[in-house]
Amino acid sequence: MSAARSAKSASKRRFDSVEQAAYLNLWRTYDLLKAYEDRLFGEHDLSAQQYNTLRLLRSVHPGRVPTLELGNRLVSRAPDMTRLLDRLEARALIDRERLNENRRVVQIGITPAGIDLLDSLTDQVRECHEQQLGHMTPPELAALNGLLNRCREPHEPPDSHWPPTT
Amino acid sequence: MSAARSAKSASKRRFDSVEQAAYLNLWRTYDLLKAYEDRLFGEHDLSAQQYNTLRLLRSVHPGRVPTLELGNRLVSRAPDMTRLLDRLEARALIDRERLNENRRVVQIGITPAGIDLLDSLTDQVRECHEQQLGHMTPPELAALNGLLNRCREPHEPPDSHWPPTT
DNA sequence: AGACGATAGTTGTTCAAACAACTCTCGGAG
DNA sequence: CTCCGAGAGTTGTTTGAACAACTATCGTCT
Repeated sequence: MSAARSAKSASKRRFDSVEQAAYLNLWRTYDLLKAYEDRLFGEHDLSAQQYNTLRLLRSVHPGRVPTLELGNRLVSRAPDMTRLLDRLEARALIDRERLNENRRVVQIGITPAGIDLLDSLTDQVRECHEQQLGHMTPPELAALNGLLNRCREPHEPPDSHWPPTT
Repeated sequence: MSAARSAKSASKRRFDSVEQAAYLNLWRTYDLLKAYEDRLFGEHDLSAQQYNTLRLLRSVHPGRVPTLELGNRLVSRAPDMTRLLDRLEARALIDRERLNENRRVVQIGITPAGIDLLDSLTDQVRECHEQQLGHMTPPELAALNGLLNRCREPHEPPDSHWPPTT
């Protein structure tokens, strides 16, 4: 029936489907919020991915994580860990160590300079997230998190480390 | 008080604040869902931005939209409309027309070939969004849209065209 | 009429993302 | 012991994103 189809497929005729409306809404929301992060990290010549890499490394410090596993655990997919780490290593924020037991893997660790950088950013990062979403009430944020988790349910890879454990 | 601060600032200690948790959750969700879109559009040598540009142009066809206004109306920010349009024009999916009344503005229109391309993608795009979010119930999607709108409230620019009209 | 500032796009350049092809290493199979 | 396939990173190359500097045009102030 075309009535049922048009009723379902166009929330006010602007989108082809409610799923599309939600996805585009998600995209736009992410894009607007990302601008705050980008501006902050840009001032320190970091990308959001680099910052998250350092965060993850600090959380396991003084432990280390192999290159590719690092890529799998990041918030968003990172197909080129090598060069991302190259840039961080060039600034002495991380260091690499090839294992002798298995010379294929390269273990990554954060340096004291890396930790210092993260520490110096703590307040600004919190302020940034506050600007992004500080106007939302805790119940709203909880509801949002729940719905986003539902969105990801069928899509998280089996070996997903999300949400990050420590 | 450190008790109150720690209670608020660490949802299970994995994040610095609930706002951060929500933002990272948003980022990750967008990233996972985007993969479906990217794969689909990649098969047709389109980016999501290009697709949205064509969609917007079709919605005003046979009308036209000036270059920069097009950039403002897209789902996500587009700082380099000129070259994005260059690529679409090279494939004859759009055409440009410099106005005689005001020779500064360049009006963009979609070509029949562009419309044909969109038409040929309709089903696949709907399937794509279905894969992304088809497992969500309509009330869940409605709730998600409502919360995302709340997230964007303080951030939408005053001349925002979101959600897209027409 | 000429000059100035604002508008609308374009071009130059740098840098990161993406995908594929490649190297090096390890663990067996024969 | 050697060969082969899988695992873990690295490197090559192409392409798009981002920011800034630039050109062309218009309105208007004097």
